[in-house]
Amino acid sequence: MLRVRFAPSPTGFLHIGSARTFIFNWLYARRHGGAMILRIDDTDVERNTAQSLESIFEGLRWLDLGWDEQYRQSERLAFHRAMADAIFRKGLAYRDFTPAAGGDSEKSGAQGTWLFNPDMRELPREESDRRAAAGEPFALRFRVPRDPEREIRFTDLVYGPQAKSTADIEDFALLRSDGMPTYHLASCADDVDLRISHIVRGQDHITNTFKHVLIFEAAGADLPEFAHLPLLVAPDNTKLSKRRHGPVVSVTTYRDSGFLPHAFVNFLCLVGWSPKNDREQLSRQELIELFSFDGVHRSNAVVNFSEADPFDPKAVWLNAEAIRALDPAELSVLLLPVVRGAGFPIEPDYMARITPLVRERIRLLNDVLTVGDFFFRDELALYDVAELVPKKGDLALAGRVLEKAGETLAATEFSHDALEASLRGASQSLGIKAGQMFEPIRVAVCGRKTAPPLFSTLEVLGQSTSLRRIRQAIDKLHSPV
RNA sequence: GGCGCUAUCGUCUAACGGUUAGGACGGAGCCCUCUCAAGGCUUAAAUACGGGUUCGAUUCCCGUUAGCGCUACCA
Repeated sequence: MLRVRFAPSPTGFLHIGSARTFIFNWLYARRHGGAMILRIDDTDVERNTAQSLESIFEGLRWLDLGWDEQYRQSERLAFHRAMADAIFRKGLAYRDFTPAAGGDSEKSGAQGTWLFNPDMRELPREESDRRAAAGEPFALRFRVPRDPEREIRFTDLVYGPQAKSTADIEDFALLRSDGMPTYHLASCADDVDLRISHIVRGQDHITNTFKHVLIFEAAGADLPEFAHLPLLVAPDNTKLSKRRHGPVVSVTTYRDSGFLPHAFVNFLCLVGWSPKNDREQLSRQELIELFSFDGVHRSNAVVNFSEADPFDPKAVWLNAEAIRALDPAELSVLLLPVVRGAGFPIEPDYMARITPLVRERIRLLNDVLTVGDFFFRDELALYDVAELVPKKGDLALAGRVLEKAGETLAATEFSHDALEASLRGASQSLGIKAGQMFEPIRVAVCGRKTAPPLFSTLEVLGQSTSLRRIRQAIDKLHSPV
């Protein structure tokens, strides 16, 4: 049975890189009929926060992919200690009574890799037992094979054969002096116990994997398969971090900005992986069928955001495409809470009539607020009188157009075709081009020059609102502020 | 510093020894058109550098450079 896991630690929000790791795990599990396990790696009690845990769940739920089993490492401590104990009893680990070095220690100097402290590594067992029994705190360190050195090997599903000499692996900690397991121990212990068959995680773990191989070996467990994923980086090529790059690195930002979960998942899949068939817009089912580690890249991928554009243009485009692919009725249901959330108490029926007009013009759900604001607010946002002037015209022409529009619309049925017929007729009787007729009206009712098609807009806005706004525009013309 | 990983248009990527180096986003231009979108068409834009191997290298090998990661009693 194929089993994969996603193991976030609750020390921050859900990062988009983590989200992608989750997605690839999920895809691989679904592709092969395996199980997707969510494991909260919360052994760092100092840094864990409840908010972080909540934000991770929020993000994962929004992704809408789900998982099959769920665990929390902090509930499995006894099991981790048992494995540490077993390794210790085999003589493959030793107690290190050196006081914990806070911050940066002298170990990792410019001199090279710190490997071990011989005094502790070679401490006679009786003395070690005596000091432990006396209650002296100690960390448990893995006794990395030194003599002879040997190559630790594994084959990565993405990166291929990997090897590293034990001469370059330090005696890493298994247990902290407070008795808590370290990430390395807890992770491996749980991977064994949960019978994880494939470990799929970020490439930043690739060097840790050699240590893990050592642990699996010491515990007498079979080695799982490994697949490391290239990292997501910012345009400046550095690792995405909230501190440096802001909220764009958090999954909830995408949710709150009006991304559709599926479009977002689609985007993340395309960063660092390719279906190799030139297809980009992929349904969840297609993603499952097409996913393979063969298509995973080995180099870091840039998420191309900027100050001007906070989201990767491709993510935005994918989202716009997904929005347009939605049935207007479905889209309307998604748009309603966005509009209401912004403080406009509109009715579902009204939203349903607006939706077809904004559908092709919004890239994110939240764009509805700017693209369709004149549908929601009673009073238009302030605009410059000059905006009312049509092409090749002047304020006087704007005035004549609006007066004529007022008369015409007062006597016209508010349906698309009737509006078009009478407004075109009006432009003819004024002896001007249709465009010159429409422009001032558009600005008068929408408050700006770019808006959805005029007749449909008027139809949705209705006669009284339309006439009132035209009246206000005329007033504005007479008393420019 | 040590160890590891990586290197194709601005970005995401295809080409797993032989292609005019392909696609997408974004950009530019044109068309459509009541504005804006959407749509259609066109276009600019890449194999980091230097050596090999080979009849032939984006592709294989070595080196250089650059970037990233690990080097915690964080994960």
